[in-house]
Amino acid sequence: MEYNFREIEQKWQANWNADKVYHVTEDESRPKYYVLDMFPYPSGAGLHVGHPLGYIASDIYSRYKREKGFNVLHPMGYDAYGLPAEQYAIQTGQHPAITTEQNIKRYREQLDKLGFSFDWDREVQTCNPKYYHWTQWAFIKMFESYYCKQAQQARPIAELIEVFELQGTKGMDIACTEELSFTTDVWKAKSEKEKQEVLMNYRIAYLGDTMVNWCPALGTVLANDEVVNGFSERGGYPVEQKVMRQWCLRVSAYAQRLLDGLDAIDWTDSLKETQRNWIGRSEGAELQFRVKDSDIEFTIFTTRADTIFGVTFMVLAPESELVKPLTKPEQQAEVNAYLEATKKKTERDRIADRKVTGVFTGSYAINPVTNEAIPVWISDYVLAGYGTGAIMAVPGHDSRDYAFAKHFNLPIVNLIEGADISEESFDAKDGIMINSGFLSGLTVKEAIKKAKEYIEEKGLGKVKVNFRLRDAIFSRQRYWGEPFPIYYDADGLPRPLPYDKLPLELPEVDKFLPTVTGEPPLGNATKWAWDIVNRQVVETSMIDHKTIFPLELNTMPGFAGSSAYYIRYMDPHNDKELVSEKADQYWQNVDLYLGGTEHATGHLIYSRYWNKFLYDIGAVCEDEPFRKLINQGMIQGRSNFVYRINGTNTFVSLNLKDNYEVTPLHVNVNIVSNDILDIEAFRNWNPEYKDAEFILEDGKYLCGWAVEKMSKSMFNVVNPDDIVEKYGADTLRLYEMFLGPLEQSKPWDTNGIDGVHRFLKKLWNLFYGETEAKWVSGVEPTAEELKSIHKLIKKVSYDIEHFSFNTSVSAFMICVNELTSLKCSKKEILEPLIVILAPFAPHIAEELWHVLGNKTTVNDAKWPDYKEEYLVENVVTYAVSFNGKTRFNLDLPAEATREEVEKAALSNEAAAKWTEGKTPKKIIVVPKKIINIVV
RNA sequence: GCUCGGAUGGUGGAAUGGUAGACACGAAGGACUUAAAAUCCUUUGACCAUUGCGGUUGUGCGGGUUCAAGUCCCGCUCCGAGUACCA
Repeated sequence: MEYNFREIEQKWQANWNADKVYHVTEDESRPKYYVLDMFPYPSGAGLHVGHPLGYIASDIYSRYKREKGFNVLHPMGYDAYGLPAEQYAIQTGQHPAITTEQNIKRYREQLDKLGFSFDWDREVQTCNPKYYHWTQWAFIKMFESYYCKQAQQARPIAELIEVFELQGTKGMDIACTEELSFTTDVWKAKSEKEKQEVLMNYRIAYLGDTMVNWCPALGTVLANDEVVNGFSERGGYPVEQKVMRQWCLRVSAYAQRLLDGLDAIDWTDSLKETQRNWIGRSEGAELQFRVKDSDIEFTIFTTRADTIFGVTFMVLAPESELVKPLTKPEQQAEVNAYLEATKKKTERDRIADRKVTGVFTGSYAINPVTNEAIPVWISDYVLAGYGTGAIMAVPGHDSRDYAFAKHFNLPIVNLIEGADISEESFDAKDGIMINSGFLSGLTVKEAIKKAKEYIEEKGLGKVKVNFRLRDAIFSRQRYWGEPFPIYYDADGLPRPLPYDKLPLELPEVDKFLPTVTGEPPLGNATKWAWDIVNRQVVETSMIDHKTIFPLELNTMPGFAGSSAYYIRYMDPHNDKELVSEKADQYWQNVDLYLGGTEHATGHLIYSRYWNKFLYDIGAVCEDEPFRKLINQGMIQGRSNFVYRINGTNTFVSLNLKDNYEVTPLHVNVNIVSNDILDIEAFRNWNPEYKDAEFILEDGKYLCGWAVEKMSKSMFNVVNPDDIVEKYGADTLRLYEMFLGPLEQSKPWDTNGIDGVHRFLKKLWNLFYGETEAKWVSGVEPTAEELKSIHKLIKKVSYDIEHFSFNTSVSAFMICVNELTSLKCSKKEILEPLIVILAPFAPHIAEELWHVLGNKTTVNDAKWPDYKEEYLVENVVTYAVSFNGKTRFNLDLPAEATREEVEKAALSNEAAAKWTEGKTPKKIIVVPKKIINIVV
């Protein structure tokens, strides 16, 4: 009987589905385990063979944990809001909801073929109102909260209002956009509108005028992590800087907690390091500088307070608010010209040509320590968004300041003994200070400390910790995203919708582009106003009415829906709350999270932030969302090439191509097998090649190959459906794991899949002969057979815990080869083999499990334990080496003592040759079966 | 520039400091077959020997620690990923 994988896989997929074998509920009698995959964005291209890699690994682990007795939550869903569907809608007029639904359907079909153990009853889609209800809910909660730095926690904004009524800002330490200080009386004297504006300074979700990454081609702003080298991540369009009033999330308030939290979670060091860099904590000081002949004062941030005696000029960012007041009339024209020029530069231009540019303001600042007057310049190497947007320049000890000073002929002072600053600055933080007044003679480290103390003592400034992490810009001028549950009242103040009126559903529009007046696409909606009396969405045309107000026209960004989806899986159908206390207490947080590294500074920061906020308001019981995280590597494409002789339609085989002038052309990898071109298929592939001629080697056309990104244009996309059709899902699953270590990127290469397919056939052949079943039960297994299977159980148990799935697959192959040559078809041996294979190849395992007479699903079988006693050998082979070089092998009974081993080693004939009659200096016998004799 | 990875046969890759190259692909030879496919067997790091045993060398380069180093330490070279005027 043959291994008919198509029949087996279809049968069991249908059965599992019908019996809902993967449905899970909270079960207090079993420990929980939560395995999560990063949910996909359903793109129009469908899945290629690289996408399921992580899903296969997580599925193996889920099934393994289940066999180990855990109640495993393993859900799947879709990150369904996003730019591609909207871009497609703009081009074709097709509603993004429709394309998204089609794409999801296609994804589901592809996923279903691979035999995953997802609990589809818990599926979430971020674009579903039942889901984004809770995205909007969390947003309002953030709008109604402030961050108390003393308590290191988010608190209700109502509490802040009470404090302001009682004591103003006195004694408060609140995360804010701008440091404010006022008394009770000042607060009380403010109008409602003014009070709201003050509160906006503190809200965790706030409207702020910020420098944003504006992408004109996409017509929207983008978050920092959505911009790569000055281009949009999606589409690759240029991005420029612009000030806009936008919704923001005060992620920066959580910077320290996001940093500290990393210590307690089990992520790779490199990923933690990436996040640490992104958060960018730096300890330094803020210093006040007075402007000469003026009452203006400004603040700068520095980590090198010790270099205060070497400050020879100051630099402002072009966008700094200080530019205007500090520019002297005689410099005005020059400054204006400079500002114009920098404004035109995109982010990319700034990076591309790092020329030193700048302009003098005409003003001088007074060094608070030396009282020297120093010129204030403007330059775009100072960033408005970091620190205070102004710096003190120390050209002797900062390479950027050095380049600037050299270019504009500004003085350079050396502050460190023996430093050579004639060619470049001395940036290192070591050496002995000179030319530095009271700091001279100290080491740099001592000087930093002393300078900070001095600054605080004299009231010149304060010690300050700065973070690179910025607040997240949360508005997008797009249609296909979550609407903000916000309307604007008569004063133009944003007001949240009542919680009981959520979700606020995305309105229909007739076109997806911005309006003629430049408003976001939601400006096209005819029904997009809020009636505060009847508490409902009404026609936009009714806005003139006193109680009817416009709704927010922006939508939320992609990361809004993906930030807390793992919580929703715990209780996906709850329409009363985000998650019930019971479900939250039971599932807690994600035990194992699998996904790509590309989310290191986006999703994985936002999610942690979002989760910490929810923790603060008591909505969830865990502070960190993902206990352990594994990044699966990317599967790249393996492209094939044919070589066309220039100006002809003749193609020459790989090893002969150097004799001709050729152009390499990508060829569809699906018509190439083991790098040998299927010539007929090639002729039919493209009409252009119908009459192609070939110069062959050994009667074959050999193609060249290269590793590239898997993409349509390289003709190297391999569809999992085709592999499943040809080899079956179990083969695909095993092969993807066999390809190499999970966390490593590697090219897909269909060559080699036969090996694992052959393994499954061999396994099948242990159960079935040519015509009938040949497995037997009730026959005592031999020691060899027991050793083979127990060795396997030990190896696979260890490997799964260490996510080393590739070596597990090898171990299965070895075991099946051994059993085949032992002609072992005994149930007692085969049954545990099936149980541990089930996570990897669930269909064939389920089939054989039932063949052996079991009635329940193999997933509920218990993971077998191995017994050491079967692994012990009667005879141990020692490798005897002299001075570390291996010379011969020695077979001894396993129970031989150390003395017996040594004696046997030395009495051997071969030993005499190497010891040359001398007494060995040392004999080392190690348990690894090595004897080393040192002569 | 900084941070983090990595470098092992023709290829993908195995090796708690203990006989390097498991397992698989590919290749070569053979069995079965009219033939092919499928299946099975043998060989397969390199070099030398080959009538048999065998020998030499070998994990990017140079040092070091150790009885013993692909593995640990120091110094390089190259490749990949992330990040970047962050004061």
